[in-house]
Amino acid sequence: MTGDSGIHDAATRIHAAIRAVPRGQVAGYGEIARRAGLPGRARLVARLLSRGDVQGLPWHRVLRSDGRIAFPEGSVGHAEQCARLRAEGVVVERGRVVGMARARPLAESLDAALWGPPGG
DNA sequence: CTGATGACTGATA
DNA sequence: CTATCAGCCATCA
Repeated sequence: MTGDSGIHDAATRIHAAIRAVPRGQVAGYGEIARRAGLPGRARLVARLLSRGDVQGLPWHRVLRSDGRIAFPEGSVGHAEQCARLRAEGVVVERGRVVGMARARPLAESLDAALWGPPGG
């Protein structure tokens, strides 16, 4: 397939990944990028949303890795996303979405990794 | 090509 | 918890 790119454009995959998020559910930029098959392209996802190339996209379901809204508090986008999330039954506290789990950080010290968890 | 910017992420202090 | 630094990727001047 020469004319056809064989694989859809990254934007299309990201677009599908965002649309794949069910109502009342949220996902992170890295999560969307990963689902789209583009690990490490979290910034690309954010860039697409900022462009607004596509309509009907549940961009409000896309949050940062911390589960926080990408927009700064007090911004129009922040209020918009917060309102849309609450409209879907999502709980938002202090600009942060409740129910958003995050990966655990690595051992800050080698000793901690060697000694492992206490009591074990 | 170089430098700066951004709806990002993870680690460190 | 907040603040700061470094890394990575894509686009624009």
